[in-house]
Amino acid sequence: MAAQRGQRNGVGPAAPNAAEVTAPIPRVAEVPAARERARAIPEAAVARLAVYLRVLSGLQEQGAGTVSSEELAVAAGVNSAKLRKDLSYIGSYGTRGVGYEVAVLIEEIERILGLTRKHSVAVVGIGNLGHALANYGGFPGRGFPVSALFDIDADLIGVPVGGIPVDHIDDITRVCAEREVSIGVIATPPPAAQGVCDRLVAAGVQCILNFAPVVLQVPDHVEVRKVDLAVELQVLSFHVARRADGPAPASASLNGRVDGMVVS
Amino acid sequence: MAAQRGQRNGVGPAAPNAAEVTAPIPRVAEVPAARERARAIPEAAVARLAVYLRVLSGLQEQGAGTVSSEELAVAAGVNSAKLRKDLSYIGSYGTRGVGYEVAVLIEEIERILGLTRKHSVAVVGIGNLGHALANYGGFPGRGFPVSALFDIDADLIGVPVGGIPVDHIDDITRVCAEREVSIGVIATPPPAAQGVCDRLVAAGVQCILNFAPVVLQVPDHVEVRKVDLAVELQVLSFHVARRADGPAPASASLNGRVDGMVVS
DNA sequence: CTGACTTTGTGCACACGTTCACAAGCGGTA
DNA sequence: TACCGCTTGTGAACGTGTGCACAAAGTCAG
Ligand SMILES: NC(=O)c1ccc[n+]([C@@H]2O[C@H](COP(=O)([O-])OP(=O)(O)OC[C@H]3O[C@@H](n4cnc5c(N)ncnc54)[C@H](O)[C@@H]3O)[C@@H](O)[C@H]2O)c1
Ligand SMILES: NC(=O)c1ccc[n+]([C@@H]2O[C@H](COP(=O)([O-])OP(=O)(O)OC[C@H]3O[C@@H](n4cnc5c(N)ncnc54)[C@H](O)[C@@H]3O)[C@@H](O)[C@H]2O)c1
Repeated sequence: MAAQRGQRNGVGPAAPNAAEVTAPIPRVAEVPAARERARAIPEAAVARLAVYLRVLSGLQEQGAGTVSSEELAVAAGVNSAKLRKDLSYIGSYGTRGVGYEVAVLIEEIERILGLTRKHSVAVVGIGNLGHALANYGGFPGRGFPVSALFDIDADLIGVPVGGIPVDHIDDITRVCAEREVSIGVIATPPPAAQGVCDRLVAAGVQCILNFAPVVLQVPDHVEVRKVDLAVELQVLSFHVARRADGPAPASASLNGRVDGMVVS
Repeated sequence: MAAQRGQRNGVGPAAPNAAEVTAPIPRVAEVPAARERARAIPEAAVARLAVYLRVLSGLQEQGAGTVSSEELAVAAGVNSAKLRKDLSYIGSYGTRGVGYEVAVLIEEIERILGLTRKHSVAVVGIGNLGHALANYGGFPGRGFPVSALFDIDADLIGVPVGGIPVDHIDDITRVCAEREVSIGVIATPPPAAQGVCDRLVAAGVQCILNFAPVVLQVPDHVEVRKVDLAVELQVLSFHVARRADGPAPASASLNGRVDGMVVS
């Protein structure tokens, strides 16, 4: 699966994870599998943890000391049971009868997501999208400083975008090493994407975020995620089309769960 | 739950169930299918169909008349069995012993995805990202003409971006109606997102693609998908962190399910 | 026409993810 | 200290998605 796997995004087969298990509790254990003591956190849960983290940051700035799973769940737009289960993958940091301490939860989620260290990002392809990414101020603040930009266009080399001068793609290996780039973002035209990907991999980058609508081939040890806007639009289009056969529109609004209870 | 459901992306529970009721009365099963010829296509499959469509388009331009599920699967980066199952959701258009006729498959997938009709797109928030989206030439060619742009900044109103003059957000209802906008894209700062969303909904837009890192509240009949780059980066970060405990790198490649056939 | 070969379509088993429901555990109160 | 109400953490049921393996169905050669 590794080899031909497409870049998975939203959903993903659980990735085998081997996080340390601090709990000395006599777990039944006995995973039939080899020595995999891996306490796999489902990929879907990882993505949600990132969302919870953002919500928690907002709560903290707002002065909240603790939150219940219900409050957090509503704010994150998920089921509270799912939220608790997600949090349980990283340990037991809640207090029964009270909830979770915001600061503690933030710290633990950041630890699990590996946000305790900075991850330098390199953007390749400084066109429409590359410019937007380079200028975006939301990444550095969250531990992802954009520290290198690459393009092949001579007119762009040396020009600073978002404060960082663009380097030539041929210098990618040297620059990535110097700035300890750990995440590469591909924003080149589709035909150039695989080539750029190969160069990023050769430069030692093991995580890639791909905006080009192509399926990248990478070695097993490289993780790829893709953002495909055309697919997003087409999925929305599908839902529009699906509406055509409306299922009893009249009664629908009736049974319609009230949107309410937004409150709390 | 409908109200609080987060925007699902990759995966999505159909979330059909009603709110919780203390009574043990089990909700009646969903209509087992009255005369519903609608055979629910899994959301994950829909997203993949969009990918297949793109690959098929490439094959067609390249002159291919037919493809086997194996070829298509490799090109799309998925398992061939999965691909056949996905295609089976939309009908039986293959010829055993031969494969699928490219033209036919393209037509059928487009029909299912509702791409036989154009879907006008409106982008709200013409900043870094909004500019990139408006200037992107890949959407119109795929049946998603960007036909309206909105912002609140007076300096931008009337300025053409990507050939379309920016309209003021206050004109959103009128303009969306005139240009028959069916998909709204939110690219405003987070604090403005919910407000913009509400205005889009009020304007009759039923499908929204959200780039702002917030959980939008929408009525049941509106479909929201979100693209959250910070989450993508954090998921990658998680994988970087996970690599720290490397599971026997040497043997790893061995046991690794080969799944192989990367091909070659 | 027959038989060998190729590829689709799908039943089935398994794995993963979601949700329910409740015992365990904690804080507050008398 | 003992009780009570509240919330967590999780076992287990359930639903969905994935992948295998193979019969069905078609092509093609002779
Ligand atoms: N702009 C959008 O809103 C948008 C939306 C969806 C998808 N995309 C995808 O994102 C990618 C970039 O889109 P864009 O609109 O920014 O394109 P663009 O044409 O504006 O920019 C591409 C940039 O990549 C550079 N480039 C080309 N080959 C290169 C190479 N080998 N190495 C390094 N740099 C190279 C070009 O010089 C150019 O600056 C495309 O694959 C596109 O399909 C963009
Ligand atoms: N730029 C990126 O690469 C990037 C990456 C990830 C996420 N995002 C998200 O995308 C969104 C847009 O990012 P950006 O960098 O383009 O921001 P930006 O600040 O460059 O642009 C925002 C635009 O929205 C307009 N706006 C503000 N309030 C509005 C309102 N009520 N109605 C209409 N328009 C309004 C502003 O005038 C501005 O033009 C943000 O939510 C951001 O978090 C952006």
